Amino acid sequence: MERIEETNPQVKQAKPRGRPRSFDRATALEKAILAFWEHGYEATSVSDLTRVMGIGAPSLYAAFGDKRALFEEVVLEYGRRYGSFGDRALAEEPTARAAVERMLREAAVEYTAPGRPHGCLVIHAATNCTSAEVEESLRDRRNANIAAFESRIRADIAAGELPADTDAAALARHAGAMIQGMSQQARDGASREELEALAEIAMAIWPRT
Amino acid sequence: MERIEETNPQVKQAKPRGRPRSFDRATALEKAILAFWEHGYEATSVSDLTRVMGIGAPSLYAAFGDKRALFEEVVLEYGRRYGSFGDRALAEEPTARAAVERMLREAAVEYTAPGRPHGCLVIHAATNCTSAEVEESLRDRRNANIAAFESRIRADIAAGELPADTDAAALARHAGAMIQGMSQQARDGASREELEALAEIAMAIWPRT
DNA sequence: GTATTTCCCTAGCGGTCGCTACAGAAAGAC
DNA sequence: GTCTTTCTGTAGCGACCGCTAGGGAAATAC
Repeated sequence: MERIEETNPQVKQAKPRGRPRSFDRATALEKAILAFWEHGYEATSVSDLTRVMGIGAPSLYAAFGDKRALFEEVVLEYGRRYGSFGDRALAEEPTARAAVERMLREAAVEYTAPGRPHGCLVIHAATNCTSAEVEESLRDRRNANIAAFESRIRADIAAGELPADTDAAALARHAGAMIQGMSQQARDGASREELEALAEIAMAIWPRT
Repeated sequence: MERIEETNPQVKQAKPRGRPRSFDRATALEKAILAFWEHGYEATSVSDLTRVMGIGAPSLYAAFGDKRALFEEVVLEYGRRYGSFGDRALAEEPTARAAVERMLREAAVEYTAPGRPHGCLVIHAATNCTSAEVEESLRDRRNANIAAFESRIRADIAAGELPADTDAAALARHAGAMIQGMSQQARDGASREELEALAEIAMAIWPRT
């Protein structure tokens, strides 16, 4: 764990005792993100990982634990570097409607960004797994996102921003289904423009205020 | 291949020469469908298959070819037994809108039917595969479905059933994204009622006629 | 310098993968 | 009955899986 004293000049440059690591851990992790993102947990073998990360298997195990622990760290870092646009939209937009609209529009861009795998790692990387726990951890993450949509919508209903008879659960589930459908479409070859058109017409289901 | 003479009594009961197969091929295929449906192509091993099908590996290979050929046959038979509700809706309903509405409503039932895996095999069984061809065959199938929606919508536009400025491609892609999103939701634990509410509000995007 | 700590590389562990050789069993043909 | 054909069960192939023991390499501590 990083310590607060890190900013203290006395301890700042405290080099560890033994032979230093010969690779950059963050760079290797980024390569692992891309590999898991593209092929999923099960279909990415440890030898695939060592090849794209440019390190040997013992280095991987020393730096990241086992394959499972590396994947968990990959999911966390993916959430920080690529998967945070939804949370940001929810936090920054004034209404649930604006947040979902922005999220869907940004998803069209994010899910088809050139130079990296299409679609969302959280949606696709842990399907068809031998390990049920890995599947479950990402499923929990997806369902937590929908729950976040729902509570945001309920807040808007309470504030009079949405009609009192709005079905918050169905509206939240619709946003989740759209995100997941868009991610699948991106994987299946849909372009950014096609996903943007999709996001636009999908917003028609929101009740008029 | 089945011959037309099958109905001819002379050839009808032409038993094959050697030792007869000791299991029912259709029953074994049905078990394979359920296994692939639940766990996907890659995560279903041949020993999983032989166990649930109740036969030995050599019998499986003699009757179905290899794992890949068995999966292709599974996909075809799945389409006949479980995945045909969309085609039926497209063929039987008078308008594209009615067809999509019926398809989404039936998907809510089909994707959460008790006693069998949730969601759609075509959408989920070939993700995260080592073999790119297997992934591609199901992706082609998904994209062909969306193309079928689109041509049905175009026909309705030509017939004046839908406004002339309707974006057929976006509307078709929306139907595909909804089906795929609903399938994912079903896998993630959504109930039939929740998916039905989803299907209902999703139809609000269709232009007023 | 020597001692200690940590990392990297080679090699290989036990296990599972998809698949099959081979011999015996069960049917029809004669 | 014998011969031929086809299916079934055992047993195991080579390849890959995730993972690690063990020895040498590279840094700091003294």
